[in-house]
Amino acid sequence: MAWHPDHKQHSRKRILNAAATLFARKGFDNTGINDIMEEAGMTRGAFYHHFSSKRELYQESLRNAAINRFRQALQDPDDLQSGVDLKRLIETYLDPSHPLGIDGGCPMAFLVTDIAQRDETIRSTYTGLLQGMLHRVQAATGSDQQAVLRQLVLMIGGVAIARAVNNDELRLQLLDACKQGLLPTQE
Amino acid sequence: MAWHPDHKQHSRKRILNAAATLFARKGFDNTGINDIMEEAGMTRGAFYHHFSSKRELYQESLRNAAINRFRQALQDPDDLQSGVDLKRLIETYLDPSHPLGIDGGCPMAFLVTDIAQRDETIRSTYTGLLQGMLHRVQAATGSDQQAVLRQLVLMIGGVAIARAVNNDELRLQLLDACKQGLLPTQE
DNA sequence: GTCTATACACCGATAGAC
DNA sequence: GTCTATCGGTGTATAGAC
Repeated sequence: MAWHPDHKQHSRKRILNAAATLFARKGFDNTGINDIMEEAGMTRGAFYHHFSSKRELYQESLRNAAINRFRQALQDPDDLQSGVDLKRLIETYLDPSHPLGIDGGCPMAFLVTDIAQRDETIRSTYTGLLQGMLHRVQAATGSDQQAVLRQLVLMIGGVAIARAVNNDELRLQLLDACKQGLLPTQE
Repeated sequence: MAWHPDHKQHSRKRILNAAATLFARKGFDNTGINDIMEEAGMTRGAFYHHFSSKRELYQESLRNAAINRFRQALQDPDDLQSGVDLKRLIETYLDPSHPLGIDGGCPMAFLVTDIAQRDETIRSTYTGLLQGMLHRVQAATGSDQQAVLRQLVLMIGGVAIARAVNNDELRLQLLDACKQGLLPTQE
């Protein structure tokens, strides 16, 4: 056991990925440590050698998943030195597959309400992530702050509402409506 | 006991109001039947003579609170025969006091994420309420569907995100940005 | 219709063997 | 570092007295 010194790092990463998926799907309260560890291929007892509490995992998972999501959506994975491609971000983020959350979904949208109910530490993390996105998009596009904030609300809010909605047609119309408000007056 | 035949109706209403407040503040999972009944001035045991399950209460409370919120925001309570006042709706809904949720807050915004995680019945209720708002605003303004959907996302999504955010300044900027996107090019 | 008491299940966190 | 076992607390729902 522990053949590799970075075995623990791999386990930690597996837990973080499992947590991101399950938290996005079921939220904080309906996701047990048990579920997460099973999804990661371990048992309950091992958890506390990686994180000191479920709360800490939630916070770490939020930061990790949000950054991964936006990085992945912002730039082509095959062209890592390309800059911020806003059009690509919008279309990836508002793609009809996103609200279905097959592979997890952006926690900024999937967990808005969940996070609003948690303690100040978690909300600070969420706030910091939102500010990071705001500044990054602002620097890339040169738009004023109000315009970028509105864009972020259309993306995050659009996906959050589309996910709550039960009707395929309305969900697609919602996503299209948000896209139309974001892309510069499409042809 | 049971001096008035509508005593039960009054109790039911008290439970519904308490539920709306507590669900909005803490979500479904963190609100116990106990909490709700205490807030309503009764004890646990009496609950199941009014509702068959916590799930059913949630659904009833969602419908009730959403309709009250929007009705209250749409028309001046002192002028009940006035029609749909969209400007009033937007300003009331995006008022800085709304995300603070002192008196409960609109469940369409406060519980988006929460509802996305529940069963189809609840999501259908949410979907129906959203469609009702869509049609009502559309009929009142004559705007096309896409525009109204975008407006609803800016309102509901804006409040949801503003509530998660931990920073007073950013929260006000978020609400202002949404208002600016909704009101016809303010002076 | 409202109360008290309780059955039954679940989960976060810890202890200790290997 | 991962396992099994367990403690302690909580919450939904039901039973039965008044």
